[in-house]
Amino acid sequence: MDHKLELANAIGTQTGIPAAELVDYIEIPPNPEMGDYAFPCFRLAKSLKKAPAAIAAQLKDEVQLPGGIARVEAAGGYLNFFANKDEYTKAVLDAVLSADRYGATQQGENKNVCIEFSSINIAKPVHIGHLSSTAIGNSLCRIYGYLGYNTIAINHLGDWGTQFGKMIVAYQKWGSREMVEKESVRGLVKLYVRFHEEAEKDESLNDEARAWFRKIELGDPDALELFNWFKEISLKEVMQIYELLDVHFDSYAGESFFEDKMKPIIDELGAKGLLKVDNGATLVELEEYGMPPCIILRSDGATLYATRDLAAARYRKATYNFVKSLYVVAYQQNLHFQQFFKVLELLGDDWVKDMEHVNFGMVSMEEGTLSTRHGNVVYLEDVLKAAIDKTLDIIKEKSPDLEDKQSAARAVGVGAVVWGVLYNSRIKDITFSWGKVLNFDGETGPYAQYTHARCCSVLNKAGGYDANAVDYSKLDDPAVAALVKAIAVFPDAIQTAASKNEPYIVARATIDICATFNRFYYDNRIMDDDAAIRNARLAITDAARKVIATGLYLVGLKAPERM
RNA sequence: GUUUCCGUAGCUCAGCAGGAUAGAGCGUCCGCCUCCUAAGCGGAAGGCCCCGGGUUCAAAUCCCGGCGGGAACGCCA
Repeated sequence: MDHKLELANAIGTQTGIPAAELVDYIEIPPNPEMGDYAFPCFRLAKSLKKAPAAIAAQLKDEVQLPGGIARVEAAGGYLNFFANKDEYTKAVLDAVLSADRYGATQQGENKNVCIEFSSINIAKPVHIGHLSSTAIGNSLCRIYGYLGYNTIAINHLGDWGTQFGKMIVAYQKWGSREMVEKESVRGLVKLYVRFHEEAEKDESLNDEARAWFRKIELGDPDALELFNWFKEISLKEVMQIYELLDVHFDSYAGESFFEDKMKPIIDELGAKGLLKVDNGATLVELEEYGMPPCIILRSDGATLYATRDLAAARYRKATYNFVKSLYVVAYQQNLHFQQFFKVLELLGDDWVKDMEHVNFGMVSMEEGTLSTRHGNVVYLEDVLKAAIDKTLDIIKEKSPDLEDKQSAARAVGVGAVVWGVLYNSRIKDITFSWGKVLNFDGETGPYAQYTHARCCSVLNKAGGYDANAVDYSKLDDPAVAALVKAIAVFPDAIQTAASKNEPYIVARATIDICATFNRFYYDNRIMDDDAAIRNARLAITDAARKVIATGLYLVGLKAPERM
């Protein structure tokens, strides 16, 4: 299917240049009319002491075409090769139709990849700002899983800190069991906001909060009961969202889990002479690496974020022996990760090279920064619900006879929202707008899902086809060539997406298949009267269906058969 | 101030281990359902690829310097 190496060999024998060097030069022309492969002769001009166009013209006559390549043309300094279309189409479609999971590999067999993502804060609402990490992390889990890796999805819960002391104080003063049970996390947030309002007037509340958190740390039964209850409520609520998103975790080991695991690494830092006390704080100096110091202990002796991350990294290495450990966390924390990775390096943990901060841009509102305190937030749950409601309306209008409208609406509504954060490179900032998340036209999740459903619909109506008797010469439409190419490139997209940790590459490769399929669909009646033509068109429709379903899966979307 | 990321069509973004006329969606305008899902398809308009140098046969892509914007920068996470 891939002729690059054979072409490199053929050119190599003519020019005397090693094929290994030439193979990287071979490219795919921007326009299919130019051919399927192109070799730019410019680079050979110097060593061969000839003009590029002359080299191309000469090679055109001399080069021995490998099997599967039908002809060659010289165009300026380019040598353009044309594959034998029928053979190429057959090779690509056979690969899809015969494979269980097209594009899947075993390259990750017996290798563990840790992926930390979502990492929600207990007792705080899950808002749209949490979607990026959750969606990107989930997609990466699926992509690595598809490549054979064993993935460990880690939700590094924010479940520790004086904030819980504050919650307890607020709950005892202004809350009630009924209120919290009824209003759940939103009730807790109200209490939290109230606490900050009151604390502005009355400083002593902060002392009370610290005292209560101290009780949690010491294992006081009353304090622990409330703490665990708040945690339970929060988790219960967030689970519903994860259920909707079809996201699952292997570990919820968060901050509280590492509370008793930091001492050894602090001791080791001290023993290796990396610690320094400055203004009361204990830190690792990183000036010679162009970074501010990494604080390990506050002046009051308390541990910090970095301390916990160090302990967590060690724990994960020991527990999972990962070949890769990813942190899907916003780019605001770039410096933190650079610092904490550097500290591990200084400790001699050479596996730090396998760790990567998979950063992404920030979400803001049209009115400005997201802020729970100022009420400038949009709850993720509300966004998902709105998208589902809108989808349901569309389904009622367009597919009134669809049996299970609810589940289709869930798949498509959620898909539209998730797709929104996975269609561009991670680093881009996002300004939330209802108009945008509720747009289902164009390059969107619903578009991909719609195309998939369309394929399913045709295939269902056809009732089947004979995959072993496909006459590929019947597929002579120009749209077919584009579709076949889009399908052929899909496995490369998965590889690139994994190597860059960029789900959008899969999303876009999927859209390319959808767009070319829809063009094909309009140019050709699949259910043609001619049995051979019909069979071939059904085969390519089925291939498109399979790959689109895979693409949707890899970015975390469902692929309903009807919508 | 220092570090870092970003700057491509009105808007949102692809393209950037250099290569052939710079692409897509949204929005705008025009057209297409007696036929397999119109959440679709076709067409039009719309670009000093932020600016200036440099490297190269070739720069949106690499390097340097500006300008503009985001983010981070010692006891939050």
